Amino acid sequence: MKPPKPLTLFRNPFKPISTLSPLSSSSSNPQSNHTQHAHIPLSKTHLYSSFFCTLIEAYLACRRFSDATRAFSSMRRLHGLNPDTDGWHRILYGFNASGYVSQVPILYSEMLNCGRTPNVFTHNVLIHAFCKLGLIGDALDLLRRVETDVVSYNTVIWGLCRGGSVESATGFLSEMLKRGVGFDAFSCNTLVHGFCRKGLVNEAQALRDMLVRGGVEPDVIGFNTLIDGYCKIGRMSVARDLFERMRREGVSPDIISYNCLIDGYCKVGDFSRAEALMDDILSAKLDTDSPEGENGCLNLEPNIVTHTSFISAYCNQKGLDEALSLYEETVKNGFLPDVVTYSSIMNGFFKNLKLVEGTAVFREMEKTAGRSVESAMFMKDMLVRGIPFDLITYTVLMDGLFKVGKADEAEDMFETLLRVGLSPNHITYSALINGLCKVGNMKGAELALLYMDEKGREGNVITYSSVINGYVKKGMLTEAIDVIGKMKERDIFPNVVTYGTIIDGLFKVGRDNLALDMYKEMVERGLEVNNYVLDILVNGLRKIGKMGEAEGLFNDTVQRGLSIDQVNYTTIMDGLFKRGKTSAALKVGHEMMENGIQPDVVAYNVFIKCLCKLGKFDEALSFLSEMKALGMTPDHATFNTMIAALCKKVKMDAMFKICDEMKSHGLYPNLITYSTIVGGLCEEGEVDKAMEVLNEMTAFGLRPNSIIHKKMLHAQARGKNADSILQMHEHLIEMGLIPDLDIYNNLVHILCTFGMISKATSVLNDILKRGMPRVCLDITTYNAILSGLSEAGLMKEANEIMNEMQEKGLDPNAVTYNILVSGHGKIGNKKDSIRLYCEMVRKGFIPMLGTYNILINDFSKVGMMIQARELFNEMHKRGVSPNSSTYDILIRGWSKLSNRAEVQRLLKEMDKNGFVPCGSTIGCISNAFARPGQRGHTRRILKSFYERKESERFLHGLFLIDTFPYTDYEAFQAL
DNA sequence: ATAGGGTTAG
Repeated sequence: MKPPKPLTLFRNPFKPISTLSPLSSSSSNPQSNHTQHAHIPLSKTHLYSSFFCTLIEAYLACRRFSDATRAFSSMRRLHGLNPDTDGWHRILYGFNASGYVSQVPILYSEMLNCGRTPNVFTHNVLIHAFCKLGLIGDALDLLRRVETDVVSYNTVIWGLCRGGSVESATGFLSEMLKRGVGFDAFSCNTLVHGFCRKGLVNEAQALRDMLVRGGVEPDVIGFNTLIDGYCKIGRMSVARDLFERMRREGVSPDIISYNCLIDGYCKVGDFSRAEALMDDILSAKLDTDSPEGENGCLNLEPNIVTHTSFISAYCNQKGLDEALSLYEETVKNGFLPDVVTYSSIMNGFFKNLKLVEGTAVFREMEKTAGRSVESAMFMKDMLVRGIPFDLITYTVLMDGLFKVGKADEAEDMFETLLRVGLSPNHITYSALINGLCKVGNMKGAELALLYMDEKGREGNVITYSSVINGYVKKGMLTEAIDVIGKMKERDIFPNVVTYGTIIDGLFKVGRDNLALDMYKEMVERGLEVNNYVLDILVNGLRKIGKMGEAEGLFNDTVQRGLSIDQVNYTTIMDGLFKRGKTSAALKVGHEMMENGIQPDVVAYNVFIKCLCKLGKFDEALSFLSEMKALGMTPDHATFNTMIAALCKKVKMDAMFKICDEMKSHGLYPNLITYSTIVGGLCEEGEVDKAMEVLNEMTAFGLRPNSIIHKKMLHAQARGKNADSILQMHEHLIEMGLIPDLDIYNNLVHILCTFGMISKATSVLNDILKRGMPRVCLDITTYNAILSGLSEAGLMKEANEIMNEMQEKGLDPNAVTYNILVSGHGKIGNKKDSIRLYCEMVRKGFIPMLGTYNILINDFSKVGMMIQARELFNEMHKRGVSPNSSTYDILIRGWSKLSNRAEVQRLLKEMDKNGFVPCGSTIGCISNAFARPGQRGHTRRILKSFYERKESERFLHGLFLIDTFPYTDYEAFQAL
């Protein structure tokens, strides 16, 4: 594990960063103390100041701010010129419009100091500047104090809407009427836009309808704003209706109307409708070009905005290559890509982890934009709705660098962005915070949050969800939950992503009940399960043994109309494979392909895992080749799966061969690979060989983990004494193992398993004496001890520990009960196992499948089949699905009682669920039912019959061929 | 006063 990276962010967070020398404050300007100015004849002062004003306007227009401020200083301090009111207005307006808004209030006071009288226009510019600076209070103050017109009010409405306060903005309409200024289409459209931006499109429409009834003229801008509003919330049919209505009402759609619709269709992936609209524009253009065709649609030509919508959507939905070829075509047709086009492409590269190409696009942009002189005009084009091109571009770049794993460079990029004078908005901060969280730098993330706060930027649900994710990934759930509290304080409501993140985290640390509470809360708040949350819940429920509930949820969600995606399919397949329901899993695979979803690397890994599990290594290998042929890159999971399977089958030579193949793919064994191999060798008792592998592993800089610790100690324990176990434990710590609660639980568990109870107790006391940080006896520790005792069959000692635990006030949890029920079950102590089973069920815990299997087996093996059947029904009732072993156990039990009918019924049910009886079950069946002297023969028939069925399922599922008809039980009947 | 690019979970 890498040590936490030093904080490079905010090495000096509060240093003023600016390349500009701000206006005003004359004392800092050496020129200002001169009483004698450069000589300008009095008759020419008007001409000169007018010239300066024009120069300043020009500089501002092309964002050469330092030149503009220098020219202003020169005019005022060097030449002592005082422009007339018109001149001051031009400067004020220029600064305000160019984006260098912070200077407007300063200029305004200087204007007053110079004896010029402000009028409505002056104040409107100032109000506008206040609004842009987020100083709504100052804007409203001014509005109260000075002469106003409709523009002043419209500006304030705009400012309020921009800050999200649409309700108070709407309130100004009545004040406008009262004051006799009246409102106009500007007021209306601004408010409509304000509502739309918050997603309140219905409210926007209602307001507009009302104002139109009150006499406001419906115009193209109002229609466009509403159309765009509907597009943005994905309600394309309503947007389209409005578009048609607009034509009917005699308002001609313009290119913006078309662009809104096109972008909307692109975003929902309806490219054919988007393209049809593009064709409409082109044919309308042809009509206008031809002398006779005049359809009223002037200036209807696609522009770079139209094309960028397509390019961007292609990037996100069709893939980078498609986007790039569209981009090339656009350029070839003479459209000049602008900053948005470039940023989209750059983003596409980074999202596809193409660092070199992404950076190259950025350099190209820099080059084009920085080519000064005449490129000044180009820079102006790069201004998009008043946002300097750099902010989003830099955000894309920074985010991209984080995504490709260049966290240091990403942080540098953030500093650069500050250095060039950009002020980050909440999205930039969110991207930064997310990046820091992803590299685990939570301190940096918290600092960035504070910094953002100080700069007056408010985080949104995405910002905080990123932080939550950061904590969740570190297992710091308490901190994650605290963030939710912080969000609620700020009226930022967790959304489905926030809930998904936290639910996932809670399941992963085993706090299942809290996870389910969160899920409940989410549903109560009216949030709907999506593909992500479905997957999180299915995985979580599966993990805690509530497979029945998982399946129920899955089916409910499908019923509700959610279309299952690739990940959902893969998870379900994996779940079914793990439960041995091979054919059901393959059916899902079939369904997935029928729905046009191609299996990806993960799905292939699931197939390969299943093949391995069934011992079909050759087929697994052919899947590996197939993956490569399809251009997919096998990953660590692919190889680790095969390695694990070969380890289990004790085919260590083949396993090492796979390791070599993995290396030939440029993939090096990771911690999972090593744990698997070490585990495999340990199972074989090859402790020395395992240690050799561990030495290789540490040479690669990997530390042993708790899995390795467990396996090594277990292997070492066989036939040895407690001291040698402790020696191995110490040795692993020397190799870099970090001793935590898990590790001590392992140690205690193993000592108990091998009956070294007193040694275990002394280790425990030792830990307590040494005061291991964060190590305290919890239910997990007790479960570890109980599990060890249980495995060793020492149930008397287990009962004593259980009593001690309860005296200390620790309540047994689901894990404890599963351990104890199984423990008593395994030694045939039916009285206690059933007593504890009843107790756990009464407390609402659901026994795991394994626990049921042990219980059923305990009754079944002594012929108590009525009780076994009762337990089997109980598990059904509680939503626990049987696996292959459950059926094997029952069939063997009934076979011993020669109950042909039960055996037939169970075989049929087993088959329906996609299971096949194992070898020993087949043995039991033939022993019970075959004619004397025919047992071996019958066993062979049965065996080949079930093997054939298994392979047919494969063929049926994987290669989609029809299974040839056979009578299910012909072999059985033939007995 | 209206259109295209950037931030979150399996």
